[in-house]
Amino acid sequence: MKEERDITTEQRILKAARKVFIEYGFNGARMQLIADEAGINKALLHYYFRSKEQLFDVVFTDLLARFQIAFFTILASDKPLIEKIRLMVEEDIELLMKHPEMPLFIISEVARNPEKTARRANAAKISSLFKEFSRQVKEGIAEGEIREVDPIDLLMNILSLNRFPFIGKPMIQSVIGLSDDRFQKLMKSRKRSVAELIIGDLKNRTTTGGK
Amino acid sequence: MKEERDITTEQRILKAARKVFIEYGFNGARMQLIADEAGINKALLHYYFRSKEQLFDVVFTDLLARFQIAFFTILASDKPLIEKIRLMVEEDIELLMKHPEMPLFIISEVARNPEKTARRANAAKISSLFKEFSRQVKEGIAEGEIREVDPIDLLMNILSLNRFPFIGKPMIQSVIGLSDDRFQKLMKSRKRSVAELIIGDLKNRTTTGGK
DNA sequence: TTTGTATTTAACCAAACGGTTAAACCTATT
DNA sequence: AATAGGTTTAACCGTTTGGTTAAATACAAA
Repeated sequence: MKEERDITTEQRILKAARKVFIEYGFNGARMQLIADEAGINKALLHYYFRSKEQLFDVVFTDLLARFQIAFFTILASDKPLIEKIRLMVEEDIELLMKHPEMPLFIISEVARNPEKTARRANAAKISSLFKEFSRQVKEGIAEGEIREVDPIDLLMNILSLNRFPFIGKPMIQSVIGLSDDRFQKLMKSRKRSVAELIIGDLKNRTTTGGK
Repeated sequence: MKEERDITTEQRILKAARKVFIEYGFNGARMQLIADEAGINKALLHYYFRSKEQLFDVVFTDLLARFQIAFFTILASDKPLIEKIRLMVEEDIELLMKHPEMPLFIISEVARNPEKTARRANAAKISSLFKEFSRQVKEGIAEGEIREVDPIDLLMNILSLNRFPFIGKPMIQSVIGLSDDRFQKLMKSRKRSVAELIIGDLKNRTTTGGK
């Protein structure tokens, strides 16, 4: 008579925890605030989740799967390289526009405790997904479809252009002044322009200097 | 008989505080740890800096100037556009390679307290430096030197490609496995490749799809 | 040597924190 | 209506935290 009904309370707690952890980070978050946000008492919180760290783990593992593994799954899907890159940009930016605080939250918490992340995110799986992509890139190079490029370098360019704007948003807004509305429009237009920047670089780069 | 000699102690404190704040963030940092790191007692810490927040302010304002204002100063220097962009990439990455933890630290702390940042970093000045750059970009477009582009978009691309790799380093390392040595080499090669990516996009982009 | 001032310390404090306990409260089954 | 088990709460606990205090120490100027 428990398993079925308490979906409500447990999910209210998880939703509240997600909100508070994302806003304040693990160190800044307070169990009392999570309890308030969920409309319950602090002791009940510990009844459902034994400790702050355990609650955080549940919340974080879930978010990691939704935002990291989703990206790497597209990265290893069986689409043609160019189409795939366009998808990796457009779908990722689309998702991040709905959750602009996620990239900074995830990266901060991984940096706070890198050892745990490998276990939590099933790093072995992601690593193998990346190797699959890596193979596809080398294939594209061999066939002359794209220029010579290090797959890690390519991945970094895509992740950088997709995610930095959301990570640096508070910084950029407070320093050069940029309304939320303007930011939103900019991100929308970036879905196309970032894809073209990356693909253009792969298909027809002309050396602009040196060796 | 004070002003002259205590440079030693005060600077030892600042150095220790910098290290601890950067490693743990404001919320994770402990005054006791800063005191230990500086080789002094906690009370002496409060003798020199009345509160944790005040000490943090001194440390953070200084770092903000060194890493943000430096970048925006190059951005508004009186060099030709293309040469300037190359400099903005190469010098920024060069600096970040010596201080890889800085971008994530700065962005996290700005996000934690955006209101304060505007005052701290002299946002008005940076904003005017950016307007100067913005004017130069429009000039380059009018003269047909580069393609049509939103200056904010251009700035975001440069900042993204420069800084995200350092921000996402722990994430990427724990997820796809990437040694510090390999990372270092990658960043070194990016000084050239990122500049070419940006400049190539500005000088000869060919539309790869749609309208 | 004495005096005044800068420097350093150990001991202490109140508040906030994560976490526990034991009892009360529902509510469905018998 | 009695029972049993899931659910909720107020009160409490030990620790850690940022911060204070008052006294000791070093040392230059008188």
